[in-house]
Amino acid sequence: MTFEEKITQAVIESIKELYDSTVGAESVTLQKTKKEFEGDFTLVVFPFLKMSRCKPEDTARQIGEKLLEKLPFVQDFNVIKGFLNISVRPEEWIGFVSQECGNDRYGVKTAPEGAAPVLIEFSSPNTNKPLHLGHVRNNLLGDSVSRILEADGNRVIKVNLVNDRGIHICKSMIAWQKYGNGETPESSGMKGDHLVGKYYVEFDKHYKEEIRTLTESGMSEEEAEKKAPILLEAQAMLRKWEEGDTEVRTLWEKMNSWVYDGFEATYRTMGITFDKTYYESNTYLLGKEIVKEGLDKKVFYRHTDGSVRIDLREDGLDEKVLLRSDGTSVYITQDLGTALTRYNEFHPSRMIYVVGNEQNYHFDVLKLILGKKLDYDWGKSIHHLSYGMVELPSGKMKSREGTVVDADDLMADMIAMAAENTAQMGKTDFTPEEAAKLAETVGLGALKYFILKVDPKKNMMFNPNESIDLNGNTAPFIQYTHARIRSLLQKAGFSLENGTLDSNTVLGDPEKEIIRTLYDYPACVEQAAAEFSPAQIANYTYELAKNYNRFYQECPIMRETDTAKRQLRLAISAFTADVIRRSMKLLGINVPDRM
RNA sequence: GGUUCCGUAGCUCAACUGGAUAGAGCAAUUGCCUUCUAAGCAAUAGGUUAUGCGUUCGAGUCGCAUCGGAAUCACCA
Repeated sequence: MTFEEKITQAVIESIKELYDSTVGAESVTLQKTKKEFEGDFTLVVFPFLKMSRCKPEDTARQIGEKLLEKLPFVQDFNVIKGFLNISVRPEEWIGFVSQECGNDRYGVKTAPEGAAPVLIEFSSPNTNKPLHLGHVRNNLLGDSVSRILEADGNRVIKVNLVNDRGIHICKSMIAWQKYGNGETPESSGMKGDHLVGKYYVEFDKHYKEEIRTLTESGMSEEEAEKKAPILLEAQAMLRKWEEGDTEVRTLWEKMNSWVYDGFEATYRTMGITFDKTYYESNTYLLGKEIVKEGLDKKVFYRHTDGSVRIDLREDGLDEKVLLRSDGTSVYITQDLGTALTRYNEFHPSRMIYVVGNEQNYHFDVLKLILGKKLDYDWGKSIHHLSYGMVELPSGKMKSREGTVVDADDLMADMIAMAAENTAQMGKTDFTPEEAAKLAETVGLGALKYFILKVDPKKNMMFNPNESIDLNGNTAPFIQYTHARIRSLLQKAGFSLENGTLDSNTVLGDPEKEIIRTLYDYPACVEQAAAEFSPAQIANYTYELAKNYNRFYQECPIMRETDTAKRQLRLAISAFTADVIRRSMKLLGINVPDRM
């Protein structure tokens, strides 16, 4: 039981005894005491004034007296206005460090046996071009949230849904067929996804050219856009694909396999894996049973033109087509179908979709249909983890204007910058292999942290230059703190086995502050899991590293002659390094022992 | 135009979900490397939380309105 839980319980009892009133744990607001005040936990007593019928100060004092009586670990309290500041005995804090330092399950819950898993879908790339900055945010969020949920005691199944069919891939295919001269990843030395992406751009170039030619010969622009020969060829190819034409399918498989090799390399660099990959070519026909069921239940209806629709106007949305008049599926149809398929396959307790906020409307419709209109219990468990766009100082990313930041290029740049920085600092005692490894850890860490520290739902500004600057609220700062602690511990010969500490050691402010931060870690993980928010972990870790640096500066460990004090500080250091490593892991970021 | 999201220091972001005097970093100025890694620490300066009402003991946070920005409103995915 944590201090908070014990205090909350004691407060409820005290109020019962003092005022003969019953309050729920919800109305007991307990928070961390602000730095400028004395104490560890602060109880806000305003909600209890109606019961006590006296002034805030008096109410606080009365409750404080009771707590002092009931809770042996409470040393003292003070009252400022309606705030009751409670101090915990120093030996309790030292006991906490003694007990948890070196506990490799600290802040980690274990999934209950047989519990339903959480399903999370993320990444979901198209196979016509390489991953870009927007995907990076998606991938990092999905990966990090998975790790956080796992730490919070969930079994997590990570799935990827690859959009491998449709007109976009046919565009790349037709361009490659016409202008590719048989170029392959091997012959060109290009990564497969980049090669296919190149032909997607190539398609656009020829398409634009053809439109110009047509308009110059007198055709309207609108018509030219529809009649450009290369587009007609791509559309014809899509029809052939749907008919199962062997030649088209073979080409499709070949080019897709290039792309998958490329994606695989990118995912590997990012440190991302999936438990299962779905392909839209297998799922795009799903969903028709649901449409049928909806029709039977009279939730959907057949429009006069033959299409199946649902009217969502009374829920503030629009009329939505679910099946085309020719009987084929639209996007929402297959998403309904895949959701059902996945539910039947895994029976998850929750289904999370990491998808950009441009699809908010789509997911509102999906949740409404499955969770309310068709009234599936599992439909209510769908959560759209929506995230904002990544903007650049130069403006928006537009593939046509060549302002897209490619994921592979970006990662390579970050690693190169990290290497250069290390070299500039004159750190020469690394072998070339160690230096390369370090550059990767620091460069990728900087990128991941820069993106994850921002609240997912907000649009964010990605400034390449700033992200490469390794100062401030960044991964390298945290990694550096960790590395310094590790080397300190090594010099001091500290090992976790002798973590049993003298509880009578005097506890100074810097020590207490850092212990207090360490103590907050499990609650932070819990909250981050509840809100799917890696940003909370990131900002917590930064806070921890910053507190440690101050502590490090103010409490010279190696020169400390009092052995008990020195031992405590070493234990705090070891504990801090451990929590840093663990919480950075939740962000998918490694921390080096040396840098 | 309808719907949803956002608006906090010059810039990039926080603020434990309604709590105390709104905090960090960058950029600027100033100190600190014969003492554990200076990728660091300390200090100064920078704010009417877009604006205006309202709700209550208490509002950056909740409600309404206005102004700005973004996304979306396909028988595309």
